[in-house]
Amino acid sequence: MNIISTKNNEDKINTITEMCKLFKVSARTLRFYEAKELLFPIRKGQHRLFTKSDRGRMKLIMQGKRFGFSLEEIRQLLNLYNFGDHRTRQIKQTYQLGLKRLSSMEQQKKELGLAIKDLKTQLQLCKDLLLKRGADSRDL
Amino acid sequence: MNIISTKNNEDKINTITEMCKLFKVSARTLRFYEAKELLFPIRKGQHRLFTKSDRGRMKLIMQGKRFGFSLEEIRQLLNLYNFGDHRTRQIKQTYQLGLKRLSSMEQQKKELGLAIKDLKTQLQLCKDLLLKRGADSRDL
DNA sequence: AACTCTTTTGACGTTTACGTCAAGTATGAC
DNA sequence: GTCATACTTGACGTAAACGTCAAAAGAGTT
Repeated sequence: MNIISTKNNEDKINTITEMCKLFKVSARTLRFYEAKELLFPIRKGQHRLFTKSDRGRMKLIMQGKRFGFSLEEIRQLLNLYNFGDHRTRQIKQTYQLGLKRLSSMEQQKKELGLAIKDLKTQLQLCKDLLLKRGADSRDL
Repeated sequence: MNIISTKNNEDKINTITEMCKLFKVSARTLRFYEAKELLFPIRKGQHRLFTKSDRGRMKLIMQGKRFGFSLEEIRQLLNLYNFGDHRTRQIKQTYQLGLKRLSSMEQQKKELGLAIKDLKTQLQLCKDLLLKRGADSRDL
């Protein structure tokens, strides 16, 4: 144990190719996100270096995309996780946005539950038909 | 009560503008979906008429889009709800696709639950900070 | 010094999912 | 008959989210 416990994991910085592997995206994508101000890698010379903050943001970006939010919507929310260094008024706005997004996500979860139920029913009907038509139940 | 109980709701056919209002989409969108073979309105002269089947399909299309599936993915699955008139082999394929989609949706629901939890935590932190900075709790 | 490897910027291409005209047809109201 | 209205096809445009390719620059290797 070192006194200056630079927890290697937290402080680690990544090159662009490391980030690509970490999040399974292309370098083009990472540069694109930087251009759109979703990421802020530091520069060493003219190379990008991605910090813990960027990793955190990328996690949220991927999550947001998965749930159907646009990059612009995601960008506005990323501040929720960096609010220390902003003016109070802006934090308030981001907070409100976060509330909206929360309710939208909860709504989506509900609908997803219903859709899953429907799909299950439909799959059962389909299965029945296939069996009646003489399909081998081991195939299904 | 009529003997030939044509349950008006089920058998109703809609013009394109009625469909637009029903699903809050543009006529262009409906024609586009037809071109992509997601809808199959019947033709009277050169006008389109949408039946119960099309309404059912539209419901599923909107649902699919909401959960981030592409139109092409949706198209392949729509057969699940029309399987009566297909060959057994194709039904099997659609069935398999349905199973995959089901698991993908269940996975998404799980992740959504986690993301919601995260977001709640983050919102709480944000709220705390705002209160500490002297915000009026009635604003939040 | 020459070479390789990584990364950079910049420009242009691509796909998806529509929007936006333009021009034509058909139907019912007046 | 003609006027408005609803609908059609077809062509072109657009925004988002990247992919692809070319040219150059820097750091390390032999």
